[in-house]
Amino acid sequence: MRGMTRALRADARRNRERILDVAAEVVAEQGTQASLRDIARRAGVGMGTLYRHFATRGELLEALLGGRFDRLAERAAALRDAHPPGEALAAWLGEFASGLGVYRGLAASLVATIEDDTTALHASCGRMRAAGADLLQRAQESGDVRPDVDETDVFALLGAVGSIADTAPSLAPRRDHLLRLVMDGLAARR
Amino acid sequence: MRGMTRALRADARRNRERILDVAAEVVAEQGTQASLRDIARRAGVGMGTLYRHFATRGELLEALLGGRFDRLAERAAALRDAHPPGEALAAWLGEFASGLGVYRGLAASLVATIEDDTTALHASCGRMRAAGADLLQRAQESGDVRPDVDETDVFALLGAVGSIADTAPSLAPRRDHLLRLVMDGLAARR
DNA sequence: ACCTGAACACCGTTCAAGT
DNA sequence: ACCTGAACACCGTTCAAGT
Repeated sequence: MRGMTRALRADARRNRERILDVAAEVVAEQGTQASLRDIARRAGVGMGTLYRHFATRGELLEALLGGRFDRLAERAAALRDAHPPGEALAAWLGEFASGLGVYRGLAASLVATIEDDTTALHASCGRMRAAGADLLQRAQESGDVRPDVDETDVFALLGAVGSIADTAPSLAPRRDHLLRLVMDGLAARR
Repeated sequence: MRGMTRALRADARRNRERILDVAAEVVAEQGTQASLRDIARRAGVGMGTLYRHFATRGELLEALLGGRFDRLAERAAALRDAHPPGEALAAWLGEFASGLGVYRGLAASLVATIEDDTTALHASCGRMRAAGADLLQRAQESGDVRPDVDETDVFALLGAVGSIADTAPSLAPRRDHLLRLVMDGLAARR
């Protein structure tokens, strides 16, 4: 569905792209809670223009990140065909977790996404999650992962741990260690 | 040294207590990110008065929660004497985790506390953490908990998982389940 | 010694007026 | 069809002026 955007007047299209370019910069600096006012200001457009193109902060993030989600979904399929179930899941979760680190606040934004299933961000990231759910199910059938967890558990846990470094930057160095602990908790006892 | 407060003029003491009473209410409603302006307003004091008594949001939270932390520290000692190491730790972590739920945003506020070791909240919650660290060490010596985790890992993980329900309220029902998964990840393989 | 509340510099969101 | 920017209702923080 990505790319199925309605035709825009030339000036509108330019504004939209300008906003996205600037937003990528500002979100990289300030995180997903970046000031929308600041984005509009630096893009040289009025607040109304920003709101016309992206009615919510979520829509803006979706435009910024949707492609990345789609790529992660594709990666899941590739890993599934190339590795045994347990390894495929572990590898994918690793890539997912490192994706959480691209913007400050992103992990929390994604966890918040679980809430209302109406947003663009929810849909976009739901497709990625579905791909992860597939890997999870296979890893459970092969006995690598305990059977009493579902995809939401895994998503929530990685999201929570991924956001630790955002609330306490000094914990950033142990991020991978913490993720490992969580993933060990998901492993089946045998 | 809780309780070692300098003598205050009678009106100042009354204001301080009034602010604390109202803050407890407002934080219960809005969480740890509650509007300080709202607290001052509802307490019937000027903004300057609030700031004079509590220079930062952290100081206000400390006044609100310090007693609770102290009690949790005492509980650690009691549990240590009454149970084998693994059980004592598990029980204490359970109480700690449910304490994280008393105010919305509290878990995140505590994790943020790790950062600057100058705040009152840091000190206060450090005493509680030290008590937990004692239980952790014993549980590691008894072979119940894997040796490659420290108290900060445990604190960060519980804090992260404890804050999930704040970012995504719909996940509240699985909070205990998620905590169980994390604690299983801390258990030693045997 | 303590208190008040206006002032300042920010937000997000909406909407009348313009092209 | 699209854009602008002022208006509104909020913040946190500071500080001159008062008692």
